[in-house]
Amino acid sequence: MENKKTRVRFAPSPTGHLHIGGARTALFNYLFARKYDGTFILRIEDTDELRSTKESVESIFDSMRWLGLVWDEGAMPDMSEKGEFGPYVQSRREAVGIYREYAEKLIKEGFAYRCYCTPEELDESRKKALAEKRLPKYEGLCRHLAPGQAEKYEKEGRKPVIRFKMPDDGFTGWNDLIHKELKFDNKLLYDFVMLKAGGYPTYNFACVIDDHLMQISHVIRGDDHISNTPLQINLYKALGWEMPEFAHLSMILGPDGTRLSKRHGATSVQEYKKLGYLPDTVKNYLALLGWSNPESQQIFAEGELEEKFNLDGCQKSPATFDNVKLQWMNGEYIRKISREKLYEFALPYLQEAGLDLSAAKADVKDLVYMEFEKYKLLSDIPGRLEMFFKEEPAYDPKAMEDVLKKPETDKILSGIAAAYRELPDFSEKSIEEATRVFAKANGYKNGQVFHPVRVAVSGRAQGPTLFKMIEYLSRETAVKRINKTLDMIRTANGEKSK
RNA sequence: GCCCUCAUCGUCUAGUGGCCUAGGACGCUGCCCUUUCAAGGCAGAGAUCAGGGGUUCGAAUCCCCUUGAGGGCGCCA
Repeated sequence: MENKKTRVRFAPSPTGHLHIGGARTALFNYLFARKYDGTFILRIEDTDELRSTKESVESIFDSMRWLGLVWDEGAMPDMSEKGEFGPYVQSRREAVGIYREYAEKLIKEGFAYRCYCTPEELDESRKKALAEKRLPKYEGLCRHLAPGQAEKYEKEGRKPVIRFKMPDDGFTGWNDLIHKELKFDNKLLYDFVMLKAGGYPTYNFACVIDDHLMQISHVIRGDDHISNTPLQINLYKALGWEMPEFAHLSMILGPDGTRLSKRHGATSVQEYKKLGYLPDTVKNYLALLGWSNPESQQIFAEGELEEKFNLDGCQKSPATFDNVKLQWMNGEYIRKISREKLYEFALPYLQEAGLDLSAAKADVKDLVYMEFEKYKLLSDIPGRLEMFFKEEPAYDPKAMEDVLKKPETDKILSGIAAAYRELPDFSEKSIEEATRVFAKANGYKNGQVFHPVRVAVSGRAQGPTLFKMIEYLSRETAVKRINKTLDMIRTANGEKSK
């Protein structure tokens, strides 16, 4: 690309959990850095004093680490700083006067000015402009204050903001790495606030100062920042600084085509974790939202995304988030991990479900692994395994009714119970053999026997492979449950004949 | 209201003037495998490339208009 070192950043504002859109931006920055052997930086933009919280910072750290998006430089989870361009938290940068210094410099050079308009006044003029169908932008009232006016305002106690003096004519454009040529008429741009009355910088100001000072080479961010870019470019020009490259990623929409939000369900990385998605799934799926390679590859092995990612494969149009495909992908990843790993991932969900793991008669790892190819979500696991941890299974009324009403069930189940009781060795293999022998000897088709046994033992019509399930359940439990079902049949028949 | 952006199967997308009778993936349908459910294998339906004009021997690909969707117009980021 160029001989300058590749340095990119993810710069979230800590006003909540890491959103899916933010995670995607972080991921693309991370992949870009890895691909070009660059540096991935994490900067915290906490200049919204009202909404920024420490908890949000921690949550963002957690989510990023969960996704495996390790950063080389920036604010660290233990609140330390890593790298030579710190501090990496904007409130800390403000504290040492970085932003004020550049704001004063711009005033001195005539690129900025103090503005004493109150929020109420601004609000009013905005409303008026809208009503008169004019552009609702700041008109630059304080650009030329009458002599002595500023002092008067100061005496009244008004706290000024510092605004950037936007050029009145000409155009501001750039060559976006994703959108190509982009151009704005400067007449539409406005004198944005650089420093708030409280002294904190605004986003557009802090972003430029920090990106420059941190020697960011590529700014990769969401589409929603396209209209901020011309503002920032004019700032770069006034400061006489070289601009980074810009790449604007398309948005992520909910299933109804509107911007992904709370009403679409889960929107934060944390929620997806809780729902039972594997981090690799989320990472892989997010990569495919707005990026693809010419082979239309779907599943990427470890390290493969880092190798194959590029900005050329990025989509200009917004992408709709598809939970169905996400679930499919999670199943793919679950099928790929080892028995040990799967158990590790499943454990919190089993505990969350309140299952007494010591109550099982088999190794819990075996139980979890038995149906591994069916799981779509880790949170599916407790429900499927419940029968192994409880005295009685949850009986599915429909399955029970189907089995109970078959005339032969009584005979079949008592025969099977007797056979199981007498088995010298209670293993999957011997159980299967005994069951098949019983069916054959009594002239039943396999399914005629297997199905009622399954329901009697598990309470359900569907489940794990039958004989392994019975082995894991143990002889006592299996026989006990079959007997219990026989009781239910007799009760039902007794009531019927009355 | 003004500005900006975007537009290929339901969804994610391939495609950069002839290889496109538009390819892949998810989902859907059917068949096979099978003790159930899955998984797997095979087959299939599904897009007049938003609509309308051009340019060209030839357009999903280039140009214009229309429409629709999204973003922005904050002392939020």
